[in-house]
Amino acid sequence: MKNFYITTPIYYVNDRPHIGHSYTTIAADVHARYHRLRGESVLLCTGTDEHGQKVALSAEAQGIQPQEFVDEVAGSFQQMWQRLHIDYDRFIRTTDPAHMATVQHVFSQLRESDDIYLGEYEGWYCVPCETYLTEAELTDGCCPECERQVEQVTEQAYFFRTSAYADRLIEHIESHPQFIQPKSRRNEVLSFIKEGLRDACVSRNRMEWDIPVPDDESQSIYVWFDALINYLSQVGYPDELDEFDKWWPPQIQLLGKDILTRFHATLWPAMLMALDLPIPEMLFAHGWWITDTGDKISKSKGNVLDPYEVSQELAEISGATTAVAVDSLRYFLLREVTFGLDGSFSRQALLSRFNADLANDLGNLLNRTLPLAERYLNGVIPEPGPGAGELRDEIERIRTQVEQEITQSNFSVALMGIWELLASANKFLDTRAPWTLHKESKQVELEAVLYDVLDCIRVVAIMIGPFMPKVSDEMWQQLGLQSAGIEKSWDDCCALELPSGITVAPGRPIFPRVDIKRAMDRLRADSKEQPEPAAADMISIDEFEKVELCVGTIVEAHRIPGADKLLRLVVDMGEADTRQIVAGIAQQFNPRELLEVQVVVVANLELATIHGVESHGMILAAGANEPEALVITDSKCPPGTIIR
RNA sequence: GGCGGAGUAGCUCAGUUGGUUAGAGCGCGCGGUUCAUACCCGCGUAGUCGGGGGUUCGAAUCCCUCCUCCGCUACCA
Repeated sequence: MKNFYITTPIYYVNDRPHIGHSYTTIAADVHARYHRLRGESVLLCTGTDEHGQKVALSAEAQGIQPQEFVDEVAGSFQQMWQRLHIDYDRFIRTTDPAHMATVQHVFSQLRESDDIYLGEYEGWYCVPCETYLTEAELTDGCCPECERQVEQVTEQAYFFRTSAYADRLIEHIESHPQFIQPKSRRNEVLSFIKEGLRDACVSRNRMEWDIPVPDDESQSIYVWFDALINYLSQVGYPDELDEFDKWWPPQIQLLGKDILTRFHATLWPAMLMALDLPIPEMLFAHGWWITDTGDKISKSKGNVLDPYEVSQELAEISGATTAVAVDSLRYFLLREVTFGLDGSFSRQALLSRFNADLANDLGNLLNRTLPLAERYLNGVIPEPGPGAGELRDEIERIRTQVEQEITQSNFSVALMGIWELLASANKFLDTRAPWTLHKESKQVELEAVLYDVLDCIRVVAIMIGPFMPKVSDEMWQQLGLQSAGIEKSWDDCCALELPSGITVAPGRPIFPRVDIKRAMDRLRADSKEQPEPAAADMISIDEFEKVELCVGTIVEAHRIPGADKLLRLVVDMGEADTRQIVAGIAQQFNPRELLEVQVVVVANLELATIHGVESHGMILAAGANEPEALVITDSKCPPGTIIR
């Protein structure tokens, strides 16, 4: 039996499950269900990424323990997947002891093989200038500013030798055209690698809520290193070798385009090369959903969509069951947009697909055929008879197409194919007009025609199963196949496999048609009743207060060798030590004229390293692109004065 | 700044290695039908294939150039 192993990324628990996570996971579920229908042994893995300082801080903000916090969020992901009919096999959490052991094992092993080494983050330090310098910045081994001797600093961290694998990565990507999909992403990755890879720093100063580096209590393992290894620990690496050998490597790893280049397409395969393990067969990076006004859907914009809420809203508007509405959303997400490209989400588009594709084409076909069977055949599926099988070629053609397209993750094209088959069935019914045959008492022909259409609906029910599992079940039920105990199998996607003698069981329309105009009016009215507090671009006073602005006095200003736009400023902010800040103002301002100037500093901006120099803040300047004027105080203030 | 992708009917998009009148779905218009969820079936509508130039017997498809949008990347913190 063939084995099929597919993964989604594990989702960071700092966020609630939204449409982006759901999109990836639904797509993975489609693959998994398809392969199960083919009788293969399938492993679909997903999970949550639960380490990192952000998690600890979020927990603290809610006044609960980190463990309590991650349990809660991991639970909300599991609940969402259940609600969206996602039939995953394993749900891994990076706080699982087994996973943590695997991460430490891998770390130790790579350290032993010298793929991970202890290095210095900054390299060189000029004491008088208080500056960290990289090898490339030194002039004759001395500080480029003061030309004095520099010292090597011993701020240690662990590095993974990504750079050592650059050539092998390029070779692998070029010789495996299927490895990175879609093709445009593959080009991006190649050019990224060819520009030169830097070794990845895979440890951080020890934090409580992290995995410690083995035998080094001062360091924690970097969350990305931790997270990527989930794909290995899911399948029992390194201890359960039988299990591991059964599944490794994954056939498909699905992910969003944002985490392809730096992590899944470089660090990850390089780690596997270092471990001497086979590389996954395919990484597929899909696009993002944006709103119909073109905005990215994000937490900060407050336009995050909860897919279950959207489904419930659709259920309410249409009168469909929640299960059918969920499947309709699944259909929409995979049909509306080419997998790999960005797509825009709107209620209008969802309702339009619901009516045009689901209610009119699919639902109506079922709903016109079953009553015919009841009326003319007493609801009993007849023998195919000699005239039956007229849709055989069409079924055969579509089946082949759908198989190819699903394998290539071309879900929208696969669905278009199934809808071609539906159109053929609708047309066939019209052309052969069983109601006329009945009037003319052509019973044999009548039975053949109805048999063919019912048979075709059966095939469609199987083929949409991966996309809309509950709708598929409902169709199976109405065809009477459920009660007859017939199992669905992809192999039965061919003509004349419908067993005769079964009694059909028509139900209420699965997809009740929506009056889109009225529905949209209602939705608009609803959204007026509870006015969204904010035009998406506005922020609250609370959000503003997160930004810490202070007065700072520039006490030193230096050019940075090799960087013609940057100045390295040393700023007195009334703190025990001065701060080093990098600013992109070298083309507008001379270092000398900046001395003693009091500027506005964003004090709580996270650390950034620009051109190899650390920057502990940002100074404010006017000008959208180029800095035109510095924001300064109009009279002398003590350094560190709060601005608000 | 560098690299890459895209600009095709009102809307969303297909268009393989250049080859006869440029396609689909939705929408819209007309007709048919009545088994069905005002559905289904048929017919039709429209596009100087981003602008300009070039190669060719022939280009949406190849080359050059310009414009617009997007992605990645970089000395925008």
